[in-house]
Amino acid sequence: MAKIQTENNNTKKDVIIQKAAQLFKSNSYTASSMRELADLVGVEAPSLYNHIGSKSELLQEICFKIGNRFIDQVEKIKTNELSMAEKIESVIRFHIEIMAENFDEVFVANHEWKHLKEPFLSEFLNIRRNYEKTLMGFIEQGIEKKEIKPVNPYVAVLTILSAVRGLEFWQRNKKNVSLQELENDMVQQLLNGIVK
Amino acid sequence: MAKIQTENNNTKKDVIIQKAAQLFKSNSYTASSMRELADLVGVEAPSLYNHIGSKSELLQEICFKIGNRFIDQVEKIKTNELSMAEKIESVIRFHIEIMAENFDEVFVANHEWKHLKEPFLSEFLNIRRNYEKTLMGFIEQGIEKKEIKPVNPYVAVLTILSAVRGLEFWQRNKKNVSLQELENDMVQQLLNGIVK
DNA sequence: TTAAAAAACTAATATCCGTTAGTTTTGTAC
DNA sequence: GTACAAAACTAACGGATATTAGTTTTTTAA
Repeated sequence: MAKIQTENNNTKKDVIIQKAAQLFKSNSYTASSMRELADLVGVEAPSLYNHIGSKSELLQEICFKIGNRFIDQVEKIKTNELSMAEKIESVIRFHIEIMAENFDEVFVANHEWKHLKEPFLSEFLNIRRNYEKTLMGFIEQGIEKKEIKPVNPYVAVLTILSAVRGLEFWQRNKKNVSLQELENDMVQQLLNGIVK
Repeated sequence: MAKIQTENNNTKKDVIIQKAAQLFKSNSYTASSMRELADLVGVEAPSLYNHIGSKSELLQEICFKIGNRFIDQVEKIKTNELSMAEKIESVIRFHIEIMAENFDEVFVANHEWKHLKEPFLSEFLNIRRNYEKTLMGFIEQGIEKKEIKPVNPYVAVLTILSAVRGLEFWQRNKKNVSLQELENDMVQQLLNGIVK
C-alpha cells in the first residue's frame, strides 16, 4: 500500500499542496485532474480526500499563502526608514526573491486565481487591490519628496509588478543569467532606465 | 432557428473565433466548453462544427493570428532607419497598440498557448524564441553604438516584454489613465527610469 | 496485545465534455 | 418552383471528471 512521504515538519497536506502547485503550473488548474495529482503524490485519488477538502481548496491554499507572503513583506517595508526610492527597490527585490523561492506557487497564484470560488475570489482581488494601493503610495510620496520623477503612480506600479512577474519565463537552470545578475539588472532598468 | 450574425466582411468562422477569444479570456481555454461558446454565438454546440474543425483549432487560430501580427510589425522596424533606442521605443509602442486593439486575442495567446497541440505548440514557441532574439539584437546593437547602457540583453528584453504584457490588467473603461498617457509613461520608465 | 484512529484502498455515482451521426430547415441559383 | 448546398437542429456516443460510500490496512497509544 502506497504512502505519502513527508519530510521535515511538513504535514501530508503540505506535500499534496506542493505537488498540486507543481501540477497546476505545468498543466493549469482546470486541465489538471485529481487522478494526475494522486499519481504525482503516489497514492490513489480518493485517498487525497483524507487530507484535503476539495480540489478548489488546494487552489485557495496556494493563492492565499503567496498573497500573505507578499503582504507580510510590504508591511515590514512600510514601517522601516528607507527613502521612498529605496523602498521601491526593496519591493522589486523581494518580489524577485519570493518568486525564486516559491516558483510554482507564485506562478499558480498569478495565473489561476480566477478559478477561485466566491467568497475567496473577491477576497483575493481585494487583497491585491490593497497591495497595489500601498505601492502606489510609495510612488506618490517619492514624487512629493522629489526622489521620483512625476510619473503616473498607477502606470509605474503596473510596470514594476508586470516586469517582475516576467521572472516566470526565466529559465532557472540555463546558465544564461544568475538570479543575482537578473535582480540587479531589473532593478536598474526599472529605476534608472537603459538609455544613456 | 438561430443564426450566426456576421458584420462587415467577417465570415461566420471569424465570429466564432472572436467569441471564443472572449470566452477563453474570461474563463480560460480548458474551463470553457463548446456549449458555452455556442450559447455566446447564439446557436447549438454541434452547429459550430459546420464552420470549425475542433476546439483546439480555435486556439491555434487565435495564437498564430496574434503571433504573426507581432512578427509583421517587428520586421518593418528591422528594416527602417531609426536609431536602436528608437527601435526599442517603437517595439514598446506597437506592443501596447496591438494589445489595445486585440485585447481578448492577445490575452488568450499569452495565457493559453501551452494548451496548443503538437506540432503547433513547438511552432509557436519557435516563433516566440526568434522574436525575442530579434529584440535582443536591437539591445546588443544599441550597446555597441553606445546608445544603450551595457545591460544584459536577455534581462532587458524580459523586462520590456513583461512590462507591456501588464496592460492585461489595465482597466480600459475606468477613467484612471488614457491609453496615450499609459503608453508614454511606460516608454519613459522602461527607457529612462523613474528615479531622479 | 489490543483498541482506536488514521490513512489507504475499491467501487461506484452523477455530471459534464468534445464530437459524430443523421435529420430538418434555410438560403441560393436557375 | 425546383434542385442543391449551407447551416441549423436533436439525439447520442464514449470517455473523463470530482467526489462519496464503504471497506481494509496501517499506525499509534495504552
